[in-house]
Amino acid sequence: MQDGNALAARSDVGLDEDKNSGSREKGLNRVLQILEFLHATQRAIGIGDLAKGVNAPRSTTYTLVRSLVDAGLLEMAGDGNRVYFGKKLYLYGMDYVRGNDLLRRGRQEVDHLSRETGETSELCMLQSGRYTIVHSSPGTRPFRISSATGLQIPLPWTASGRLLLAGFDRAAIEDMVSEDDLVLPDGRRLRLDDFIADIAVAKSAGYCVTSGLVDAYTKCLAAPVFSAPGRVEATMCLVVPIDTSTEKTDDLIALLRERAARLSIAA
Amino acid sequence: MQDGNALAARSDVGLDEDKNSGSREKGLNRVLQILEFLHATQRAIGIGDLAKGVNAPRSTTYTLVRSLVDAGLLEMAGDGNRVYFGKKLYLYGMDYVRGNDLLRRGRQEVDHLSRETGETSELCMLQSGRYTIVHSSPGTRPFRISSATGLQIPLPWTASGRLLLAGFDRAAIEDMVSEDDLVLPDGRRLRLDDFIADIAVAKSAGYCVTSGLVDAYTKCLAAPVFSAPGRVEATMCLVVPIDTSTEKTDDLIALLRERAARLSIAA
DNA sequence: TACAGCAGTCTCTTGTAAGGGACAATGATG
DNA sequence: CATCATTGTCCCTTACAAGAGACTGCTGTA
Repeated sequence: MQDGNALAARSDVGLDEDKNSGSREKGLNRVLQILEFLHATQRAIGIGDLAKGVNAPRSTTYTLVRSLVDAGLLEMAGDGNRVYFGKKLYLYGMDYVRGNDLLRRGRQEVDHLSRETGETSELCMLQSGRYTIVHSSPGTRPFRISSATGLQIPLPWTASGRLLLAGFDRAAIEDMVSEDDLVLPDGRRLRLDDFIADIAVAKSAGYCVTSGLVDAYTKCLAAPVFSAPGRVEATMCLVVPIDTSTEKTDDLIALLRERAARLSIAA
Repeated sequence: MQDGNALAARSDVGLDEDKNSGSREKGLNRVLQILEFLHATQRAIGIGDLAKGVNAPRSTTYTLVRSLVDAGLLEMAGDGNRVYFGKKLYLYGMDYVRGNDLLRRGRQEVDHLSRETGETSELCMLQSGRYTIVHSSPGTRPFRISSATGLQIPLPWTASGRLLLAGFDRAAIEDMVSEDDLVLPDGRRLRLDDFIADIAVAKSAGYCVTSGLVDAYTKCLAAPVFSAPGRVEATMCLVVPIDTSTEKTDDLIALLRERAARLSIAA
């Protein structure tokens, strides 16, 4: 959260936030906010602070947290009055992986690819209208960002984003992309029309490369993984230094496309 | 569920079940039951069946499922009208792993151990008063049970169960162990006093071996992982053929204890 | 010693979500 | 074609959970 990571700063709680706050809120929604908040903070947190964080009444928060802890979705962390995710969530998560061929094989492929190329490799998916790094494998290069899994980044910032939106019409895209999303980390502003044009290009090319979008030092290469003809279910991508030679880049793209295609077949 | 696995048959939905059913139920509880039910069935399921499964009113179930799908905790599966766990749960699960040294290192150690010995190896923990296989790695032997992760087995059936209960007094143990739990899969009935005696023995020995408890063909070797002196946080265990020689068994136990101890130190 | 702040529990009220049940739309089955 | 089963949506009622707030320990600090 406060680790000075420009990306993390963007991963605020989605869920329409408090809107006008005031009114009574359904317990389930509160719970969803709590989970999302914990995901954003990435550490155990006191119940009081949690209540502030999702701005829910303290009494309500205590009740909900108790339920969740009893159910094992949350656990009281070490010192005793902080909570974080619990074992049950881990188990459910593993169930998800088990039931999801694409994810299971995608994780392997990504791990393999990063070992093979030495570059950071990622599996990305659209998660309720937002771009999410579902699995990432660091690569040997002395680079930052260890475990960005679960990180959500505005779609226009990424090569994968352009591929993931290939199947959607203009209205749907406008719906998913907020004004803020079009402002790059360095302050530059993307025009929506340009972005939509990029998407069309990426779609017909079957891959996408972006340079210096999220930061000035990296290029992002991405290839689509199809769940059905025309339906982009995920992307695999490689993050490489921006000064990587054209030849090497082309080689990597070819490799990436081959691997992404291999993932597509039986998904 | 219906795969004829004696163990799976026992993994019914805990949550006090329907009790007298009748009354109005809190939405959150319904959700917890839904998740637990999906975990038990291990496959996507239609909303109607889901409603029956947790015996909740259909209308309520539709509403809740919609919320959960919107939040990404559940996803509509392939054909369109079935639901299963969603990406969000996977992400939360990974957050849990990341925040949990013991689990992270334990998984590695288990994978390593099973590769090294060729035997099935597991990491087990107490999960809200029940024994749970948190991670398992198959081993090379031509054996059944692929991914038993998340499986819950009655404590008295296992070597690990005896170790995990080392820190608890008689009342607490009675509380966690139901009458049914004392009946082994082959129909034999364990006496509670014997079980409690076993626990004391396992505690002072620092390991535990059980033969032919869950099935007639395997031995289960387990060693405790401590989170604090005297506090058993998890166990590592090996599942080996029941006719494994005494020498080999002793070797494996020594290895297991060493690895479990290594996990303990910084947890 | 007094004061401020936080953790955790409890009670009471009222807004609202759970649930019953009706409805239309589909798909099986004889 | 008639019949039965299922899916998905909608509306209305009332049982009950969310929330406000009081209260009791603690712990630190001035």
